[in-house]
Amino acid sequence: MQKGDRTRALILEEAVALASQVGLEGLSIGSLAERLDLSKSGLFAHFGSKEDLQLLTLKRAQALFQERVFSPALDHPRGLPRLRSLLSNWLSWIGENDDLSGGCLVLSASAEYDDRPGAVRDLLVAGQRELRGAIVKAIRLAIEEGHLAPRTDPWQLGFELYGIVLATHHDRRLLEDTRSIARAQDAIERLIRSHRPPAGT
Amino acid sequence: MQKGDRTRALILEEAVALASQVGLEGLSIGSLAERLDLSKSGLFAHFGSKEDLQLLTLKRAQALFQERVFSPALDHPRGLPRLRSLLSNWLSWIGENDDLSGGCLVLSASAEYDDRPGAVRDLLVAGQRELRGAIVKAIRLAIEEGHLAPRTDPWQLGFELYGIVLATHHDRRLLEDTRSIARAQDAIERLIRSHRPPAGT
DNA sequence: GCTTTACGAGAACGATCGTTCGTTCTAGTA
DNA sequence: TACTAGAACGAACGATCGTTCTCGTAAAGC
Repeated sequence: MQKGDRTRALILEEAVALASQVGLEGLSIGSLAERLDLSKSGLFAHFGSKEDLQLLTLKRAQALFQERVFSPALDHPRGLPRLRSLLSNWLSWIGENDDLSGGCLVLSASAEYDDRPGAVRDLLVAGQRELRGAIVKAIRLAIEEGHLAPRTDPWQLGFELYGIVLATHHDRRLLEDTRSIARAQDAIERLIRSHRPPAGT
Repeated sequence: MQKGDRTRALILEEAVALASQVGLEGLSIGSLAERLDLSKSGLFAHFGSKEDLQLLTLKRAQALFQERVFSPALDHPRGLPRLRSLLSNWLSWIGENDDLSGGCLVLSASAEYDDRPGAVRDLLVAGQRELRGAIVKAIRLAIEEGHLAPRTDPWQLGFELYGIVLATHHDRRLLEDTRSIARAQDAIERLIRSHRPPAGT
């Protein structure tokens, strides 16, 4: 019972790469099988349905994000350093495209399924809620550590930071603007500075 | 030569509504014909190909954006009032969903086609360039009028404002967060204030 | 009112979609 | 070496995709 699991993992790896280009809905079993030199039915047998394939592909992408962006940030001390690391990893994730030649799958899937009810959307919403919650937690820790002003609204700041990331991904992908990363760093730095605690405390 | 143009307009109107839900690629001629009580071939005859239909649908959405968001802003005096009006109209466009029950088609299409070369993507990029250029122009006018600090980088500010709009659309659509509009207004106001010209001039 | 034009319906095309089925091949166990 | 469970194949399913024809009918121009 090992061979099956290994090919399954290979399939999902390729599925993430392909779906990041053509979208989770555009991901077809036939084209995926062709890219892997597998038969359509052989590939399909690993998943009960197309929706299962989509769900597992999305979960794999989420796990990839977790291990590349989020987990490394936990190595940094809580507060501003950790928050900065998180954002920095995130921008790198967007900028370089190791396996994700088609941009961040989670972001494109979010736009794709924001109006399509179903299990995929539910998973997407759950992941997004978790992510935003984690950002807010990092901000709260930064406030506790005295790195950010106590009057800072964590959800508001999280919203604005997320907006910067979205704009970066958009400009980088659609407009092919390589300066967007620098723009984002600029914006983040200024935003953080404007939430610094009052000097004499 | 009138009947044809009228039904063509009706088709495109419905196409915008449908595509904003299922995406420009997910837009199928069969389902569109069914929603309009037309035959598949009858509908198809109005366009030479599916790509033409997609292009015209996107153009219609762009025109709609222009007349609902951009043009009304020109009635306001140049400078900060015009820029504020533009952003306010934009947030309303995102918040209310008159015909666009599936969110802004241009935004979802941007995520959909950011990695798919072709005429649709080209049109999308051209529209986005025009839009961002217009924002920058509005910002420049605000600087000239003395409403914003002379050291303001128009492209940087445009980038950040666009990010806020993206986050608003995202939170409103995927997370169904109605507070996102208020968050955006907050963020915009603070961002503008931080670019105010030095007091004593 | 008649003729001409264009508009839409209907049937059919090859291709591809997700899915099912029975069969063959491969690896591991006794 | 014989047996067996799992993995992949190849063919086929009905449905739908975009697209191409022909043909009747409605609207437009005189």
